[in-house]
Amino acid sequence: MKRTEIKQLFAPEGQQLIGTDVVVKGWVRTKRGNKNVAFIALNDGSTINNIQVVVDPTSFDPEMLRRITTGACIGVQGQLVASQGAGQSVEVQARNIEIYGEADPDSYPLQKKGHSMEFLREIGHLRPRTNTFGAVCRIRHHMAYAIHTFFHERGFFYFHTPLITASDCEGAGEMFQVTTLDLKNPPRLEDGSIDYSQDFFGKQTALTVSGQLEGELGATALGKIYTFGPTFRAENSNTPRHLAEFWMIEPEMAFYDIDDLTALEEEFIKYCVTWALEHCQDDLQFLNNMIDKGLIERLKSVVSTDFVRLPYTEGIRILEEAVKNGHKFEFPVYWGVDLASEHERFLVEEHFKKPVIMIDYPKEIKAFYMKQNEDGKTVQGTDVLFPQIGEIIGGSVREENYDKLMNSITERNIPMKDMWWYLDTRRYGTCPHAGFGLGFERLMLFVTGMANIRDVIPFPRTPNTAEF
RNA sequence: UCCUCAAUAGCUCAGUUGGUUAGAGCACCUGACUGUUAAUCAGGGGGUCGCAGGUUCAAGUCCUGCUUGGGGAGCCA
Repeated sequence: MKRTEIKQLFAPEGQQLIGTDVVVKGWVRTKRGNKNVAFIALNDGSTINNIQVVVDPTSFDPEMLRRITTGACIGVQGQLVASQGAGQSVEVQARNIEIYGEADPDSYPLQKKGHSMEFLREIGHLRPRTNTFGAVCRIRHHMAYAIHTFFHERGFFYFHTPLITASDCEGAGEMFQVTTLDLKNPPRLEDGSIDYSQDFFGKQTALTVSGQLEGELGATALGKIYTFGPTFRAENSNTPRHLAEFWMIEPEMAFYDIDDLTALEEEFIKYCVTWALEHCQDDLQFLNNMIDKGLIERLKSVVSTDFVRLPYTEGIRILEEAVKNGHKFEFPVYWGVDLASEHERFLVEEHFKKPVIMIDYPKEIKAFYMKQNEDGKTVQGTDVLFPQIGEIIGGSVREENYDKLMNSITERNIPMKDMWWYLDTRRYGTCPHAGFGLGFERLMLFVTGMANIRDVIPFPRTPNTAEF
């Protein structure tokens, strides 16, 4: 008989199945009962909801029933009926049960009671089977799908940028080297340095820290592109907001100015959050109940509120005003500083109490490729700042003028070896353009209400951790 | 990397100013219960108190180092 996914049983169409025989297959969450009746909560991952299997113990082999414990995988055939109990609409009256795999209760680490996030990280191979991570993983899928849909609907092309790169000036962080050389005995030049001409690519290479530079190549040909792929940072960052391997979305648009850019950033986030509210109700409700009581309300409020556009200079003025009124910051505030997270948090969480898009930063604290303003002091960079998680998007209008870009590069002593192709975009048919980068897991933090970025990706990679 | 807190049963935790045999809930095993909802009730088994030193008549408790983890900071997405 054909298997029915549990999600279908709870869907409106599932009502038509009442009275018929169905086959459900999944993993046992709990079993309870007595001599006369037993209940098995079965989950197959299609939904957070369990189907209740009702078992008459007198019509099954007791030894077989004993082998059905939390974590076991079973298949059940039986009639779907309206439930007599209060907790669920329908349930399956078991006629046949097949055990696919037992889970020895003495060693199976998952229990029906709650576990700490730290413990679950140690059993990353099993934690997708928990309610919380099932919900997170399903939402993660829906967010990825929403992102592709958002860009596709707006005429963006999904552009694949390389994961292995030879440019050493991407400037966004430490890189993981990629090599096939024998690390114990690498070929060397006469001066003792390593001879990378003998490496696989004939030069030194590393995993990408950003697809942006190649993304600009796409935008200056296809008009509007986006990337969505893994990104690697070898920073020794140990925080609940950083991963060594994460997924980044980087749209890049020809002919977008700063207003077009910030409008897209805001529309994009609202689209994703709205998508989650519409497509992940059960999972969000679970997370709202178990993880973060204010989650759904916060998601709804972000969708309905206008994000603040805040010039850096104005932000500094507000912070200085706060200091004057007695607010204590650990780090000093003055025009030209790179804002600390305590400053960003004050603006977002205390002053405006809503998402803030900060723009027009001092050029010294931003990347070389950002478009320089007429004032000679600021650049058209944008950071979208969110409550609790901080910077969720970093973007900018790009400097399209060759001479200005070169000046910025020489001012910063950026090695332009292997970068001739990037500069060529400014030499041949240069155009105004803009783009941003969004950390997928940061978006996931916001949408799920989870507190640690290691818990919104199935298998997190952080310093000292590459298990599973 | 820096600062800070923590580590006790399979899991989540309690453990007093250092003092006798280290406790609870859940899980597991045995039993009870005619429909449960993280079922409930009764009983049982289960510990190198993270590791290595030290102080003391006596250390889960105090000190030092190490390991692992959490939180904060920096770097950023």
